[in-house]
Amino acid sequence: MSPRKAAALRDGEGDQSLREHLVAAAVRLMARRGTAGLTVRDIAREARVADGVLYNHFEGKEELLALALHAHVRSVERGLGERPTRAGSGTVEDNLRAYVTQGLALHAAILPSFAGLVGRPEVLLRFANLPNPTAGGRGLRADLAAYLRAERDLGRLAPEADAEAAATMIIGACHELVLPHLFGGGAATALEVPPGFVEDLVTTVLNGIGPARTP
Amino acid sequence: MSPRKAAALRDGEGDQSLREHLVAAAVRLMARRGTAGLTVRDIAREARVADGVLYNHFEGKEELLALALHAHVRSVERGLGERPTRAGSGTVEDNLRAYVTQGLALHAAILPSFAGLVGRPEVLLRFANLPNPTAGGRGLRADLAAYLRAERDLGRLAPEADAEAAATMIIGACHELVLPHLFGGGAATALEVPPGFVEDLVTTVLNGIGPARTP
Amino acid sequence: MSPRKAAALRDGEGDQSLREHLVAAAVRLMARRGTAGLTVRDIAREARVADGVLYNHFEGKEELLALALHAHVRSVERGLGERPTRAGSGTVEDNLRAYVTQGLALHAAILPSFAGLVGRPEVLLRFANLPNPTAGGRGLRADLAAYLRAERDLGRLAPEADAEAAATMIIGACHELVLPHLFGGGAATALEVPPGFVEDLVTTVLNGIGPARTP
Amino acid sequence: MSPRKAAALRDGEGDQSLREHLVAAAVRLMARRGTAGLTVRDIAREARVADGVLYNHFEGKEELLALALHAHVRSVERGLGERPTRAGSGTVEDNLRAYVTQGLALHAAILPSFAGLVGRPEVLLRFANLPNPTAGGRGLRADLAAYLRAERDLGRLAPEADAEAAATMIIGACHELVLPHLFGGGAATALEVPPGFVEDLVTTVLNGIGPARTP
DNA sequence: GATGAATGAGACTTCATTCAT
DNA sequence: GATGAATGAAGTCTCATTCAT
Repeated sequence: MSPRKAAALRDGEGDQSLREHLVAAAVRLMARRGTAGLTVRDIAREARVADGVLYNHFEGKEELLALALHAHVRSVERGLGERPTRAGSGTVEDNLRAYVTQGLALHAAILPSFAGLVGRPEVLLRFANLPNPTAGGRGLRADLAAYLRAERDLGRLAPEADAEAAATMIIGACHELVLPHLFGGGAATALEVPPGFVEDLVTTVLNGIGPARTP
Repeated sequence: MSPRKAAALRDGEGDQSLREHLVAAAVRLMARRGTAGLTVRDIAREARVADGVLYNHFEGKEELLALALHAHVRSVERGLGERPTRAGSGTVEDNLRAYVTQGLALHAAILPSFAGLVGRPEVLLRFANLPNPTAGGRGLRADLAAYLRAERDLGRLAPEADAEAAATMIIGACHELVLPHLFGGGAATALEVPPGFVEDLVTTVLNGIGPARTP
Repeated sequence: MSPRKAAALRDGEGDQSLREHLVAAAVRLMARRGTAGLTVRDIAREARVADGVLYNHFEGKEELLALALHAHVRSVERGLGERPTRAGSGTVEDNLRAYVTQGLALHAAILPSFAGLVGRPEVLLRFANLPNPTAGGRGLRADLAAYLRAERDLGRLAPEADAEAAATMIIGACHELVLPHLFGGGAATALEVPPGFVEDLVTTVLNGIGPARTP
Repeated sequence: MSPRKAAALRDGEGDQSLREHLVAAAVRLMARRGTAGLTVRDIAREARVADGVLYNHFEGKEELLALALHAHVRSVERGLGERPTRAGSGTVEDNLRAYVTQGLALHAAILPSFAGLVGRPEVLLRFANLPNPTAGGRGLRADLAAYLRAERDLGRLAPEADAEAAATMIIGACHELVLPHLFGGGAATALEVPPGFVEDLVTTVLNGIGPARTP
C-alpha cells in the first residue's frame, strides 16, 4: 500500500526519508571534498541509489545542493560543541581561545563547500533564502560579538571596546589561516594551526598593539 | 620570413608573444568574472585567437590558468598603488587604514579567481610552484607585518606588540567582509564597505579590547 | 469485503472501473493537447491516481493509448451530432454542408492525437486491431459515401456520380484546412474556417469545374 | 592553416560543408523514417560523425531539424519533376492526373516528417520562419490553383469554376489516401494507390456530381 | 489491488583537447 | 605555428516501467 523503499534505505538507516538520505549523502561528500566538481551522479552513488531518484525529491541539483550546504553548515556547527556565551564565567582569555578554535574548525569545514559554489548564484541564492537560516556559518561571529558585548557590560573588557570590530578581526583571522590552506591545493590534508597562533591572537586582540595608553 | 603571427597579434599590440597575449586575455576574464565557469573557448574568444593555439603555447588549460592567476594577482597588486612601508612617516593610524583599504581591494579582486579553482589542485599547485611567487596575494600581509615590526622598533607601537598576529587579524578582517559578499550570490555587485569599518578596525587593533592595563 | 478502490474512484464517479477511469483521463488529455509529449505520469495525474496503477490494468502505455485513442475518436464522433444519412430529406446542398462542417470538426479534434502517434506502430496497430473499430474517424467518410449513393439512386445526383471519389474529395478538403493549422505550430489556437470555404466546396463538388457538358 | 575535416567528409563527398552534411544526414533519416523518435545521436551516426559536432554548426537540435525539414520538402519537390503549369498544353485531364500523382507522392513523403514534429512548436515555428520558404509543401497546391485559373481563362474550364475550392479538394483527396496509410502503422510500406483512384478523382472534379445542369 | 518512490536507460548538451590543413 | 572544426567523455535531467509495502 505504501510504495517501495530504496534498497539503500532498506538495509541500513531505515527510518530516514530518501530526501534526507540524499541530503546526508551530499553533506558527506561536501565534508569530504567540498562542492567543486560534485556531480549528481557522485551524490547518487554515495547514497547508493539510482541516478534519477534525485528528481523525485528535489527540483534539481540546485535545490539539493542548497539544502545540503545548509545541512552541512548546521552539522559542522553542531559538531563544534558548546560556545562560551555566558559572560563572566571562566576567563575571557579562555573563552576567546574557544571562539578562535571553533572559528578555525568551522571555516576549515565549510569554506571548501562555499568556494565550489562561487559562480553558481542559483544555488547560493537558494541557500540564502532557505528557512531557518544558518547565516552561512556566521552565527559564530554573531555569538562572539554578543559575548564580547556582555563581557564589556560586566566590566571584564574595556568600556570603549568595539565588539563588532573585534569579532570581525577574530573570525577574520581564522580565514587568514584557512584560505591559504584551501588555496594551497592541499585541501585534502588537515589544517595545521601554527603553535601560538590562538594564544597570540587572543593576547593581541585584548591588549592591542598601540603604545601604552596613558590613563 | 618569420612564421605567421596570430591575427589578433597582427592588428594590435604587435610585440607581445602569443603566450603573453593569452595570459592577458585570461587575466581580463578573471578580473571580470573570476574563474568559475571560465572555459578555454572563452579565453580564446577574449584573445581573438583560435581555440587550439592555447595548446601550442601551454601544456593545457591548467598551465594557462596558473599563469593567468599569477599575473592577475600581480596586476591587482600593482594597481593598489604604494603601500606605507616606511615606518615613522605619517601616522600609524593612517598607515593602517591604508593597509585595510588595500586589503579589501586586493581580496575583493582576487578571491573570485581563487575560489573558482578550489577543487582543482593541479592549477593551484602549479600556481604555488611558479617562480617569482606572488604568495597568493599574501605579499600585502607580509608587508604589513614588516611595517608593524618596524614601527614597533621605532617605538610607535607597544614593545610587546605581536606584528604577526596583528597582521593576521587586520588582513583577516578584510576577508570577513569580502567572503560573505562573494558567497551571497551577488558577486556581480561591487563590494560595499560599511561606514566606520576601516576606522573601527584600526582603533581596535591599536587599543585592544581588554580592560585598562595597569602600568 | 471488496478490494479497495482507488482514491479517485472513491470520491466521485464511483461505478466506473479504474480501467475506464484511466482511459477517460487519457481521452481528456488527448482532447486538450493531443498525444505529443503525453506521459504516463500526465495521465496518472489527470486521473488522480498513482503512477503505477496503469500497469495493473493495461499491458503498458501502448495499450492504454490505443484504447484512449479509440475512445477519443468515438467521443468526438458522438459529439458531432446527427449526420444526414437519410437521402431525400432537406436539400443536397445543406446535407453536404453538414458533412463538411462535421469533417472539419472531427479532424481538427482527432488529428492532433493521431499525429503524435506516428512513428509508434505498436500503438497504431493495436488501435487498428481493436474490436468495434472506429476506422480512425473514417466512419464519417463512409456515411458520406453511402449518403451520396442513396441520393444518386433517388435521382438527386447525377446517375454517373462517383460517390467514393466525391467523398474522398470532400473529406480530403477538410484535411487541407486542418493539417496546415496543425503544422503551423499554433496548434493551441482554434481552427479558423475561411468564409465561403464550406459553400464553395459544396458548389464545386456538385457542379464540377469542367466546361459545360453538352447533352 | 585551415582546420581539420570530419573523417566522414574526407573519405567521401568531400566538397560539402559539415553543416550541409549533417542536414543531408537528417534529411535521409526523415525520408526513411520520418521525424518521430529521431535523436541527435541517430543523426550523428547517420552522418558518421561525433555526437557533439552538431553543436559546432547549429544552435541545437531544433535548428537542425527545421533546416532538415526544409531541405527534405525541397528535395521531395525537386524529385517530383515538372508540373504542368502551362495551361492549354496537353489535355486538362492529363494535367490534373499529373497533379494528383504528384500530390500523392509529395505528401506520402513529407507527412511523416511533419507529423513527428507536432507538439514541438519551436521546430515548426523555426521552419515557418526560414527564408526561401517551402510553404510546407503547399507550393503544389498553389501551382494547381494557378493552373486551374489559367485553364479557366483559356476556356478549357467552366467560366464559373472555383480554382481554389477545386485545388483544395484535389490536394485534400491526396491526404485522404496518405493519412490513413500513415496512421495505419504501416508507414514503412509503400503507399498503395487503388486502381482508378486518380482517374475517378479527375472525372469527378471536372464533371461534378450534381444532376445534369440545364443550359 | 493500489500506491508512488525507485530504477536505469537514454536524451540533449557542454567542453577540454586533438589534429588535418 | 596557427586554425577552428572534430572528437567523445561526461554532465544534467526525463520517463516508462517495476516493485516493496
